[in-house]
Amino acid sequence: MSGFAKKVYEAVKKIPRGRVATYKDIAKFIGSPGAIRAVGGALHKNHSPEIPCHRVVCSSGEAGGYNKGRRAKVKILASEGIKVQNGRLPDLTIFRWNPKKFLR
DNA sequence: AGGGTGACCCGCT
DNA sequence: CAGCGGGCCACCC
Repeated sequence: MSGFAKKVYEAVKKIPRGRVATYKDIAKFIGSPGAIRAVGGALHKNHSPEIPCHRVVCSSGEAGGYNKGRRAKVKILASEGIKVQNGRLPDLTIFRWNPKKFLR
């Protein structure tokens, strides 16, 4: 496993329950603001249950992808108390994970 | 070594 | 507001 992917997983693990982070946030957090696509690739490759990749969504508020299907992803988010409508988050800012120093 | 791919994002039409 | 295209980075053939 590459160091990059490792950083991605570490960051995702830090997302508390009931909160979400955008792919961009993760990229920034690990120190590679422009490696957004790479982040997606790392998560795509990942299948570990230890990593709450369902809490990572698009900046646009759309669910994004998921190994078990976007459908399941939305379901889990809703079960964690996150407001989701029509497969997307109406107001991303409410549940957005905010690691202050690293947030724009 | 070179080129293609993807769980993305931004800007322009 | 919706659609299209280009850019971006790490990874696999």
